[in-house]
Amino acid sequence: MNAYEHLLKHGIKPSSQRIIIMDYLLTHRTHPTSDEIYNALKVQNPTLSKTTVYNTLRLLEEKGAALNLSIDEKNARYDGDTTDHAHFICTCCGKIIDMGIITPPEVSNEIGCEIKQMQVYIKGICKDCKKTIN
Amino acid sequence: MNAYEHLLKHGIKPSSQRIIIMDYLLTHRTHPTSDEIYNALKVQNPTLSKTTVYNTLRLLEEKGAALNLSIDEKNARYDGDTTDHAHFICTCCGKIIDMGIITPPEVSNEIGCEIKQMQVYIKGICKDCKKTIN
DNA sequence: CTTTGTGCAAATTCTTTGCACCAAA
DNA sequence: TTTGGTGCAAAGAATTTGCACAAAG
Repeated sequence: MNAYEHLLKHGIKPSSQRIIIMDYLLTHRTHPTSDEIYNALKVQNPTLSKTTVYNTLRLLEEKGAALNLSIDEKNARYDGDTTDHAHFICTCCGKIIDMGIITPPEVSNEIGCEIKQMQVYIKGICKDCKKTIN
Repeated sequence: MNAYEHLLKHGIKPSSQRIIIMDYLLTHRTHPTSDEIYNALKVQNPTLSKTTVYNTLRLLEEKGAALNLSIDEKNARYDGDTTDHAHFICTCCGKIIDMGIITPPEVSNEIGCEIKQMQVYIKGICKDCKKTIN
């Protein structure tokens, strides 16, 4: 599915800016920050503003078209892949890696909260950094 | 275990500032922000500085004496309870609630990362907010 | 003494806001 | 012509940094 259809599916009016941002997320599974998205897109779209990037990312998150990851404490990161998966961050190099979920966590929700979304964040050292250290 | 012993156990030199901050985290299971900790403590400790709060919280995190939660995208939140549990945040009122983990998530780590820590963040609507809405 | 910790102020960074202009329905 | 989207500049908020002084061993 392309970015245009993806937006429509989530009830988002597809402006040209929204399309290129959604497209960027769908084609770059790098968990980019708003700044990375902005810098990458402004090359071909010099009039694009950072405000629009922020506005759009918030909209995508609200409508469920993208995931806002808070695993990196410095910046918000976005993921166009909204299927169930965990995220690993290397505390050494900062790289974020997708990990499949074999068994989802089961939590005790005695208090009766309505659960909308669950995210699994994993911290550790990636293979590359482990090699470098040793 | 008191704050002093808790610091020693994690290899942290217990200055008076570190003790009161650690003590605050052990006695207030409210997942406070650095600002909340600073404001609460400066009443009895007027010379305490925010820099020291930030320095200390980073140290506690690095040494494993406290958990840095990034579930709230606006501020870092800290938890003196480092035992395995999940965190629920109400997207309506912002309240953070502890949830016990019945079954921890199992992830596929084909790439061979060294996992140090795993956090489960849950977003949704708490019981109180559900009542208010309906 | 020498090292480590603290605290003030300034700087930095990420994000949001106010507002004017533009575009689509 | 009314509504919603975009973009600039300014504001705001959280955190970090530089540096001098204080404390501890």
